[in-house]
Amino acid sequence: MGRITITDIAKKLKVAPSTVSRALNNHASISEKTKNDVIALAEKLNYEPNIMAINLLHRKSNLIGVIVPHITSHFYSAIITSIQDMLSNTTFNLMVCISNESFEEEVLLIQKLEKLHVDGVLICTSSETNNFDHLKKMQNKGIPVVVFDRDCSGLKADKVLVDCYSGSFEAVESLIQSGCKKIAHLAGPQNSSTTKQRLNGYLDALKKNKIPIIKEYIHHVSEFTFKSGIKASEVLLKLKNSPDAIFAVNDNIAIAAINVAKKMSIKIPEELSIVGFNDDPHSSFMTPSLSTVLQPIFSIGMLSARILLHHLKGVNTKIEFRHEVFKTELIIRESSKFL
Amino acid sequence: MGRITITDIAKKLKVAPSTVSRALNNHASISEKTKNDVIALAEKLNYEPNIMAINLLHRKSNLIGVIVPHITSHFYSAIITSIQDMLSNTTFNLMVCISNESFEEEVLLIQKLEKLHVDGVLICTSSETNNFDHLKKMQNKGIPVVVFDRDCSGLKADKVLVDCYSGSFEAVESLIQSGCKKIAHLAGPQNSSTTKQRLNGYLDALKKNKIPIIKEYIHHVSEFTFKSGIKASEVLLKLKNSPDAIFAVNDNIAIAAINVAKKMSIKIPEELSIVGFNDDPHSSFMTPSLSTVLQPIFSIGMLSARILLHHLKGVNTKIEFRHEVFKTELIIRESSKFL
DNA sequence: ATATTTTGTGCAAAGGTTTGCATAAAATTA
DNA sequence: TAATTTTATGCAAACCTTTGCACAAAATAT
Repeated sequence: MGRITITDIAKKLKVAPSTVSRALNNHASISEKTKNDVIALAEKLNYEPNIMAINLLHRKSNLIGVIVPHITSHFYSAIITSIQDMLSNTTFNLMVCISNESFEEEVLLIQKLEKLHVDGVLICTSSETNNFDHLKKMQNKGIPVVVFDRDCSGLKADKVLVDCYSGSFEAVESLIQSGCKKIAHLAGPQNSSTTKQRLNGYLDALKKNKIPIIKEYIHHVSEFTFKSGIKASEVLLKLKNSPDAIFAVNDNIAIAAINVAKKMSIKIPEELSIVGFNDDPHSSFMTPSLSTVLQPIFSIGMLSARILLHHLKGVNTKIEFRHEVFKTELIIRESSKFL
Repeated sequence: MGRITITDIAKKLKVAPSTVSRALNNHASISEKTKNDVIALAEKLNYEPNIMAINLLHRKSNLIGVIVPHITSHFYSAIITSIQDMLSNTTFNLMVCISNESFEEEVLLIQKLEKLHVDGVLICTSSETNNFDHLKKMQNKGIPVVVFDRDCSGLKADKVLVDCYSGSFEAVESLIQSGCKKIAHLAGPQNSSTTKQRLNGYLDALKKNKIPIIKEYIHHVSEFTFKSGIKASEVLLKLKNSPDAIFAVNDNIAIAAINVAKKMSIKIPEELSIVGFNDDPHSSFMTPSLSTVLQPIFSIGMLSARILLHHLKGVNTKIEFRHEVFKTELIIRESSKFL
């Protein structure tokens, strides 16, 4: 026997299904008595409305899709958590999708979400992505898209970003002020928008302080992983004229650098200062504890979700897109000198 | 104008909707010509079937729910990732839910998944959970439930677990063999099944080696967090007769212990050996690098998903439940002495 | 007592797809 | 040529719910 439906209740009570529906949704113009009877029986039979039927009727899925490059880093898992939090007292459900930093997979995921008839999408694009046709297509179907963390330059959409440029500018300038002269940068994979911003912040901080930019001091890792970080750090620290400071694109890479430096018996921060980006929870437990740039993760997730919800509430048909940028906060710990 | 439907195609081609449906699903007994016409037009109009309608008809959502205590630790985020991987070339979609280690929220999530008419559920219960009525209810509705990582003792269901008992037994015995005499245990929150198993492994290893069990050496943290770990470690290391080894319920707690020990200038591993559990990626980058017990995360996720899929393929109506237990692997690094 | 409003309920369509059964047309066999 | 089989298509029901419209009965006003 299948699940119990509104028609089952209607039959037992010898009323029309529509009456049952109205009673359960406590529509006006239903007699107290009927309403009570229906509710009582529904309760007793453990009735639960069939969402699929309702969704079909309303032509909406109540589903929100979120696409992230991965969830195994603290940053993205915390973002997802904050989005979930934000959505928890709404009728929307969240479909979490992982692109594995692959453009191809990202496009497939977008297609999947379209097939699922999601009502809206939150996305942080893969580091490979620099074509946004798949997102435009979604928008053209009337599905609102909110971009977060990584910018999609050229795409007109709501955006919730972080001012990485200032964050890294500030970080590098603090290194300069503490006396470092030969500051290297472990940059992220070439294409990503955050990589670019952080690199630019680094470059401009050097320029402003009239420190020459040395090509060998800028090294792109192939991936945002420890392994990549190790390889890149080794290259950097084995240079003849090796740097006295490293600004890393994120904490993982910075931690890799710490490990390589220690293996080479380079003293931190006396001989080498290191600053990361993200403030992963374990970073403060490293030896030395890692100086880093904090991003307001929860605010990013919450605001992204809130903006999307606003669209879905529907009243707001303006085609003005919001463009929010959060500030970062520099946290100096043991891995870099204090002023 | 809404999305284009099968009826739209039918009208334009002056055939019946059923014909279109059959053509698209390349049913036998449809003429080549009609089939081609339909497919061509569908392609041209960018037709996409309405999943909600199909789901309603088939009375299944193609949705699988997974409930985990949180996703901000590497362990659970990696589990989720592996489950996603496993599901990626099936028709099923994964609904990720976070219970925040709360029994109450877990029950609510189960109710939500029921309302969504999920086809099956994968769950790692919260550390508060010791009543499984909500899961039984699901099973009674015919929804298969696969339990992983944390056991639900008394519940008849498929289970994919890890032999934490042996894992911790082995870890503690290696501490004993390396010469430690006063071995403490930083245990997890009281109720959790893994906490119990790891505690039992610890106790039995001591018993087997005739080492007296000292009450003060066993300390339960209130949560699986760094902060909790710090507090507990301080208590332990400030004992008059302080331990010469700590076996921690997981890596986070172990890392907290390392930090407290270092702050107290206790030499690791000479004066204090520390072993964790999980092998989080950053654990090997700590100073000293953390000895730990590795769990086959990907295997756990993959197998759990595979078992559930097997149920959903449906042929298998046996009510025999599978009970799989993975072995762990001890990894000795710098935080504990080597034999 | 009649006319009008209010109240409570039912009918049927809509949402989009699939599928068993019926049937017309075409192809095959006798 | 008539009888039979095959092939291709359509009809209508089913999945479950909501909602505009109609309508009867009851309540109110004239």
